[in-house]
Amino acid sequence: MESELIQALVQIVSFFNRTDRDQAFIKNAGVDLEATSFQLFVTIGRMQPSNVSDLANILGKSHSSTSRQIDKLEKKGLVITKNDETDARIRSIRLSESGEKLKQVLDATRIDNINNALSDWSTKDKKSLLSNLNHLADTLSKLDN
Amino acid sequence: MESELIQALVQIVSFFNRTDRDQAFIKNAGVDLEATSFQLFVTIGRMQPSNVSDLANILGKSHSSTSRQIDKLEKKGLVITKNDETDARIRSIRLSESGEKLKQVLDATRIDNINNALSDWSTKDKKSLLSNLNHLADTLSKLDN
DNA sequence: ATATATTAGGTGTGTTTTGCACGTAATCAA
DNA sequence: TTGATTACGTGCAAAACACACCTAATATAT
Repeated sequence: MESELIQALVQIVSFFNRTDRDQAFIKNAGVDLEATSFQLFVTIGRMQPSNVSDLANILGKSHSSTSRQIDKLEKKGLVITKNDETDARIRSIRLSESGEKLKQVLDATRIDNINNALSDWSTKDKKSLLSNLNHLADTLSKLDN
Repeated sequence: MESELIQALVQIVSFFNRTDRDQAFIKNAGVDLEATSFQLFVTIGRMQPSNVSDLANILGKSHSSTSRQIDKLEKKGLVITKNDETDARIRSIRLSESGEKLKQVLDATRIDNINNALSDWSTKDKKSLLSNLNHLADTLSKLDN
C-alpha cells in the first residue's frame, strides 16, 4: 500500500511543483522575477521570518549564493532584512509590504485554481480530503529536523 | 475551505520539495548527483519516454540548458537517448538499465521513509489517505494541458 | 572572567550553468 | 511543392554558483 501512496504523492507534488503557471502569472502582474528569484521569494514567504543559512539549506544552495540572491530581492523591494534582535549574527528575512501583496495575489490564484480543479467534487469528498491532508501535513511537520 | 486545502497542500508539497532531504536521500543511495541533475533524473524516470522540450517546460528551464543537462546524465550512463522512430527531430529520452536500478533504490528508500513516517497511523487512516490522494491525483491529471 | 571554538554570513574569485540568438534538419500545412 | 513551424544543437555573454577566506557575534570550556 505504501508504494501506491508514494505514487499518488509524487504525482501530486510534481503537479504543484510546476511553477510555469505561477511564473506566467507573475509576468502578467508586471513583476520581473526569474525562476531562481521566484523560488526563493516563495520560500521566504512560507518560512518567514527566516535566515540565510536555513534558506540555503532548504534550496540546496551555498549560503553565499543565497545571500546574494536575497540582496537582489531586497533591491527589488520584495523582502526586508535586518539583524536578528537576539542574535546579531543572523540576517532576519521577511517579505516587505509589497512582497506580501504579491504573495496574496499568488495565493489567490492558487485558490482559484484548486477551486476550479475540484469544481465537481462533493462537499463531503472535499471535507474528507482536507481532513486527510491535514493529518498528513501534521505528521510530516513532526518529522522536521 | 479551499484556502485550508491550499495551506495543507503547500505544506506537504514543500516538505517533499526540500533539496536537503533529496541530498540526504541521494547520499543514502550512494550516488553522485547534484541537485539539478537529480531533479532531472527523477523527472525523466517519471515521464519516460520524454523529450528535451517537455522536460525543459516541466523544470522551467530553457531547452538548451536541459539538453546539456541530459548530455551529462547520458555520459554518466543513467539515461539513454535516441531519435524518435516516428519523428526524427525528437530526442527520445529514457532511463538506462543502471538508471532504472537507481530509481528502484530511490523508490525503496522513499517507501521506507513513508512507512516510517506513518508508523503510528491505523490501517484505516492509511486507506482513507490513499483513497483521497488517488482521487486528487486523478483529478489533477485530467487538468494537464 | 578570559580564552578558545563555533556559528552566521559577507566578499573576492574562478568555474559552471543558464538563456538567448541563431542555425539546421525534419515535419506540417497551404 | 513551398513557406511555416517544430525540435534541438551550439557559440557566446551574463548570471548563478561553490569555495576559500574574513570578520563579528555567540557559545563553551577552563
